[in-house]
Amino acid sequence: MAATLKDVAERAGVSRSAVSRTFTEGASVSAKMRRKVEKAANELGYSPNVLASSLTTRRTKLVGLISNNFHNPIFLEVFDQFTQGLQNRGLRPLLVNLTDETQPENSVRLLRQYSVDGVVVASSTLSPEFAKSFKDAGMPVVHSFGKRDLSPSVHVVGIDNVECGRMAAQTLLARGYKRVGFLGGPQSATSTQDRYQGFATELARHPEIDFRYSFADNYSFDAGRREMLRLLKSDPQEAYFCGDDVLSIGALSAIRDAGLNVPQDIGVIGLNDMEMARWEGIDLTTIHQPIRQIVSSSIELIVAMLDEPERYPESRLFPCRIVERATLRPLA
Amino acid sequence: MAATLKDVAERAGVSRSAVSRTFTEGASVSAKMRRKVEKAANELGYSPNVLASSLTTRRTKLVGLISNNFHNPIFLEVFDQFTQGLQNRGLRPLLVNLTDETQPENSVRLLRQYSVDGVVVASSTLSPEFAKSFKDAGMPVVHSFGKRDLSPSVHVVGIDNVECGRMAAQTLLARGYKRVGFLGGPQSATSTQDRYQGFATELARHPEIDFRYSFADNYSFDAGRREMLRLLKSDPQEAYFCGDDVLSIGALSAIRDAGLNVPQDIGVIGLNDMEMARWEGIDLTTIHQPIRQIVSSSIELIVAMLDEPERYPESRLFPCRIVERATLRPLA
DNA sequence: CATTTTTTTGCAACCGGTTGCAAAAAAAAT
DNA sequence: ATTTTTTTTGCAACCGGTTGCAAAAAAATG
Repeated sequence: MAATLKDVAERAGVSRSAVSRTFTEGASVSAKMRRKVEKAANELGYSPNVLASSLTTRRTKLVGLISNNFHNPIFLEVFDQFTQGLQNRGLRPLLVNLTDETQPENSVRLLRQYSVDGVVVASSTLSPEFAKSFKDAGMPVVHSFGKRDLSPSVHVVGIDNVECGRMAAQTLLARGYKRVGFLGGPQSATSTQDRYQGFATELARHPEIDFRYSFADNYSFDAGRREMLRLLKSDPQEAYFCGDDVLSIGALSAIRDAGLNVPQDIGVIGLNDMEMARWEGIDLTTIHQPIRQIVSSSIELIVAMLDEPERYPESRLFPCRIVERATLRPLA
Repeated sequence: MAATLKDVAERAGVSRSAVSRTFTEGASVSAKMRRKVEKAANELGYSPNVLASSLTTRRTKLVGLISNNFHNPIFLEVFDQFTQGLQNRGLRPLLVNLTDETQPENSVRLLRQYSVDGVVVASSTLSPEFAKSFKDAGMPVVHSFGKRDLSPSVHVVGIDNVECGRMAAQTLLARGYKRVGFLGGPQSATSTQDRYQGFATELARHPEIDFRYSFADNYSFDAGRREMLRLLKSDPQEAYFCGDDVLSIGALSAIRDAGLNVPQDIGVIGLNDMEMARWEGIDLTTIHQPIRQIVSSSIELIVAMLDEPERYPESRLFPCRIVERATLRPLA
């Protein structure tokens, strides 16, 4: 069907290597030869088969993009950034949807079968060990939105969730809340664990504060709403740090539904600063997670590892900041 | 690095073809041979290289998934469905983000270089010609969410947007609205054009109705909000059919911000019935688009085309239905 | 112009698989 | 036990490219 190297070579009356060289960056070809070959190639509509060449070059320019977050709108932004960023560097994302699968074996085998050049694990809920298993199988890995780790076994790019928890606690304390709650994401998620830990640790320094916590089933509107409805049944706290923005929005919905006012009756602070947080009618006070930086840094890392596979694993953590909107009462 | 066919063959003391055959469905291998080979393969952690085999089998099991909708939350659902559906059939999605690129040339070349087995164009804004160019390059194509076409040149799976426009008009008329508006998506999108056409055609049968229309820049919250703010400045209509749900939600935000009530002062009807439409605080009356069916039907089609590339192009249109919520006044 | 150096080109082997074909082995029939 | 039929196996060529090496051509040098 499609024209091959051989077709072009015959048409141009040159050797196959000559054709190959014209399409290889930095190979030795004379101007005359290049003209001849390009002419023939154009006439035949030839473009080289990346997969065939990958056999010898050992580069497929494929990057596995693994995620299990197909229900949190923030991840549409993440996918957008990743796909664009990878494309801009000539890499192609091979998307793997991990929904309800937490074991890496299948994905590892799959991505090996396609000899991907690298793997990006984009998830705040998967464990470091999950990411590690790609490394063990010999693939460069970056874990984006992964767990903070002082000496990580694979590259981690993200935020310090413990620190974010601490920030949330301080923010609530500064606003004079005495009875506060943590409405976390799924308890098994590393991000939930870290945020909880930071939040709880900071509050432990203030024994006068009444602190409660509970967890939603997953990072979703419904889960947040459901959990908040439950909390509202029995004397809720004055303010909640919710697992993330979408959870916060669900919680807000429950609060307002119950006829209560935000922030007068209950305060809410989220995490992520997704686009929706800015929407009128939501106007969520939240902790901004620098998605763009995390993604572009992840891409830089994976690209760097293509040339230097044994690069020493580093942890790149980006600072977060409070974005003050309308769901917490103002500073005293 | 990774074990190859040859390694396994040597270890098992058999020919390379024997190894290949044990990993090929339906090939002739004795039980004894299979055992020997599988033992060696396990010991070496061998799994066959799909890309190498694709050279001879002409199957990469890669499917190009092309989209330009990375800002509309509904597409996260779409990607979720597509990736899962493809995976379940042993196919891998190679994601192409078309943001601000409307010419197919690059994507065509790219997907040819990777010899994808098929292409899914998932977009309601791209033209039929766009999808067609993949067919012309010899790849099986399905255009999901594409334009209705009685004799399409490529397979189209989606809804009848003209009919939806008509439904929206009838719904507004039935509720006694006399002054209605169309707040469309980007004017260049085929979905916008069709929805407008159906809406306008139906209204043309009722000359007593005052009908206005305008368009937002894209399918997004901000664009909907911006356009509605503009409309509110000068005597708005009683009800609007908005291009889609996310546009509707933006419009609602503007309306409520202006101190007006929905549906008392202004009614809104959307299209899609995305998850968010159900959220308390939004509770959007809308036209349900059956995403799951569209996606799974698209996948079935692309799979069917793998075996039958010249399959006669068909148009699969799924019926939509009104989902009555709280943003239109009740039936008279 | 002959000689040396540099650049360009083609040959042939290889990347990791598959497959048609014929030989070898096993099973069935006599 | 032979012969015939069927199944299993290996050989070798091929899929669409790349690349080391040496020969050929071109350019530089004397």
